[in-house]
Amino acid sequence: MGITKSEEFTAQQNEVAAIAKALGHPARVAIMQFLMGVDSCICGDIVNELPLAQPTISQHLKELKNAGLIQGSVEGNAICYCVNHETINRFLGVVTLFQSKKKFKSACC
Amino acid sequence: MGITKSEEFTAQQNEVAAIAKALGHPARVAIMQFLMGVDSCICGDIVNELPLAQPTISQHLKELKNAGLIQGSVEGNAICYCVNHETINRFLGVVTLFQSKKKFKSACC
DNA sequence: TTTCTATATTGCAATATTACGATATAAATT
DNA sequence: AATTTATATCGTAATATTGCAATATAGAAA
Repeated sequence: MGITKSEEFTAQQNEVAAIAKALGHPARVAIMQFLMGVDSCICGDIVNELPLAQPTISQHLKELKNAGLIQGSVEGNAICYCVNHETINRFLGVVTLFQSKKKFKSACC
Repeated sequence: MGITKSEEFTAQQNEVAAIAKALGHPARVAIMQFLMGVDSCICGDIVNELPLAQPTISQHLKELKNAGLIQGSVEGNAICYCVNHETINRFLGVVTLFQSKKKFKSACC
């Protein structure tokens, strides 16, 4: 079908999946790393940094924004993007728990 | 096109994206949480836990395995899956860095 | 060896994603 | 006002994902 049965899962599972999905493209990982590295939250320099056309970058930024991973603010005729720490923290919190709390290894693995 | 320009990005960016992509579906988040919760690395109980058909679960497990997030071992005629901690650690390491190390907030956000 | 149980694979329809040229929008500059 | 600069949106082709019925595989039990 190509359609996810979202309603069958919890809100947290859907949110974590949405964030992970947004990070599930190397260009978007590169954008996050770029935003981390620059001192001010530089805007369209991302387009110059990445090997993709401007509309493609714009689309990737939109997806990161929809997932709550970044936010943008208008600066003159440019737009300034930066990382949204709360979202990343929430995501890290859940993924960290994937490290099971078992003290002993299971029999099989 | 629907095809990602992987060769334009670093191996690390591609690996992180692949792991994130594997976590980018609520069913696969649910599987990871289930594996974390059970004491032994229970196998096909996942099929009973999740609201999806057996072939669909099998496909999701395959994707988690391909991304290195879980591993399976044969136990009689069943298969026992469990979490691969190294992969999760590697992923957490990179995503944690998305929390920029800036001491001061930028002007715009 | 037939049957049962557990899991994987195949095939396919519905839908989503990726990439980008063309074009729109909107503020800054001339 | 016309032009430049920065970003977003639209439209579309190529490809990927999701879900499952049907079927295959393989070990266990009868």
